Amino acid sequence: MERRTRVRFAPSPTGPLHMGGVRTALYNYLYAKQKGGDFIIRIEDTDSHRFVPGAEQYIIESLRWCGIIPDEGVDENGKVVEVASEKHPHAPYRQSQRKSIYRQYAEQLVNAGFAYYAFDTAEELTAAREAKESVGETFIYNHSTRLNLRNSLSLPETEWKALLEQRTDWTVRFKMPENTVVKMDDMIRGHVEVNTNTLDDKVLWKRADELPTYHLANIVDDHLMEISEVIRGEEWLPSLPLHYLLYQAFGWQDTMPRFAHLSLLLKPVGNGKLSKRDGDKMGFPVFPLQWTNAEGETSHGYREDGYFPDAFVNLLAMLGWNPGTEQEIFSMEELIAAFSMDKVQKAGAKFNPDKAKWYNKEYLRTKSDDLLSDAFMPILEAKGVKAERDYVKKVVSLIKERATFVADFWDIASYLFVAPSEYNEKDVNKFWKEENYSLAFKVADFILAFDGEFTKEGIEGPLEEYIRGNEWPMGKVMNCLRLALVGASSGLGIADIVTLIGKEEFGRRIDAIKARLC
RNA sequence: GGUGGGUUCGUAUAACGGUUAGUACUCGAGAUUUUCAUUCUCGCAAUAGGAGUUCGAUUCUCCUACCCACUACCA
Repeated sequence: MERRTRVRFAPSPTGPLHMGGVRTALYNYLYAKQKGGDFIIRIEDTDSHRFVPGAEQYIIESLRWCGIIPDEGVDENGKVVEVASEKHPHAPYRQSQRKSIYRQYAEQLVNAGFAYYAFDTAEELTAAREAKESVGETFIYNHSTRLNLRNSLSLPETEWKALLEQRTDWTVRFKMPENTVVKMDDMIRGHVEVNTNTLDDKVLWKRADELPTYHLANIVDDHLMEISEVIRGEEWLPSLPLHYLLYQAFGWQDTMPRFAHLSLLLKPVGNGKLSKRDGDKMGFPVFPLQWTNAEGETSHGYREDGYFPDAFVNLLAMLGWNPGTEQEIFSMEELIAAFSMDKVQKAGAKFNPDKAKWYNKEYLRTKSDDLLSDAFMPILEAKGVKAERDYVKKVVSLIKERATFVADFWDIASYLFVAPSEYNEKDVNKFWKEENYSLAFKVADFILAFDGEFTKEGIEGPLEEYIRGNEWPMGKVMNCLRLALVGASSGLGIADIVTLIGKEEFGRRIDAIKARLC
């Protein structure tokens, strides 16, 4: 029986989405789209204490920027769907708004003997933990300790029922079976086994805020939303046995999703997972979009730093997955076609900022001159430069393969808009000698007097013939002109520059350098 | 500490028992170019360590080391 592929990305709105989170969403999306299935977004906001305003919107906007568009859970306006409809049959997609449905499932588990009520206070549990730790042991809330704690298993029925009525701080805990080996399969890691003796009786539901914990909400919602594969971060692997057991306890093992646990993204140097700090320190973003936190601290975003979304998606996809071929550049469509779970790497991937830049550079040169001009125009305006769009387009077409970001354009090509204000000292020392610039001025006169077609193609040949014909040193002469035009011995070909800026401006720059350096 | 996961050039990865261990990024050298950039060519550089299985191990098993995650009424 073929089951429709339905996967979900289930972020917790506790802050901006990390690039590792975007990768998890991307792999979910690629998997779903390849199978012709659904990609669903669900907001897991069952921890009211860690809620961060704006985080939810940030997450959705980030995915949208990447071209990761959910089929279900978020509407066309980028809002999380709250009311069920044909397209979004499982609404609401925010767990805080699904509050009412979890309690019955928690109770179902208690009635069936898979869970129980616990009345221990936070202080009591902390004390129990510390007592164990002080003798070098680990406290585990499970079969070995639960009968000494305060719960519906250890207390007389009349007593715990009274407590259930009086107190508002009890929880429902899963009754972890004793000495049972849970056998699990992971699409990436293969077979995994864990003995339940090392696991504890996890809290499933909290009376205090009438909310489930992650484990309960997650299993219930995945079941209700008919999720076929759960693709999530490696940090969830340790709780996979609990999730298996929960599916069994509910009697849902036949429709239990398959699981894939993705390795984490690691910091570029040293040990540990990639964090906000690394980005700040090494000057690369760890977030898709810029984010300002409550304290007013702003973190860089790939979007604001000038990365193209398709480049970002591409580099993210290649971090922990490979196509098995030597192809490195993939569009979203190609990724969807090529993606496969068994090519996903088991080990964590160290993020390499250099490679990230390389990707952007590769994408930049494939972008149209129109698109790049659109991006460059505002920068020019900010520099106080007024330029015709057609002119900018011409410039962009000539310089785009020299840049990694659009923001590099100004540094690379400012001389095509404004005259150099200074002359690079090293280059001056190297080239600005009388025997060179005296010849360069003659070449300048030749250019000024040139009456053929004043285009790169028109003047390039005659210019070269003129210099070679006179047997003048091409490099030295050209670099003196370049010094005058660019201010340094770098940049486009002289023919490109003069035809771009025009004879008049060319003459002015020659006069300027004469005045300054002769 | 306990449990689980992981380990191929600096980095991302290929080679799913037999290759001179391949590719890309970075870095270095050279060529091309009127300079710079581009482009091209070449180069540097790895199977964590130790046992075992095998005619043969990067690949399978075990041990050690190291790294990561989890160990909350957080997700």
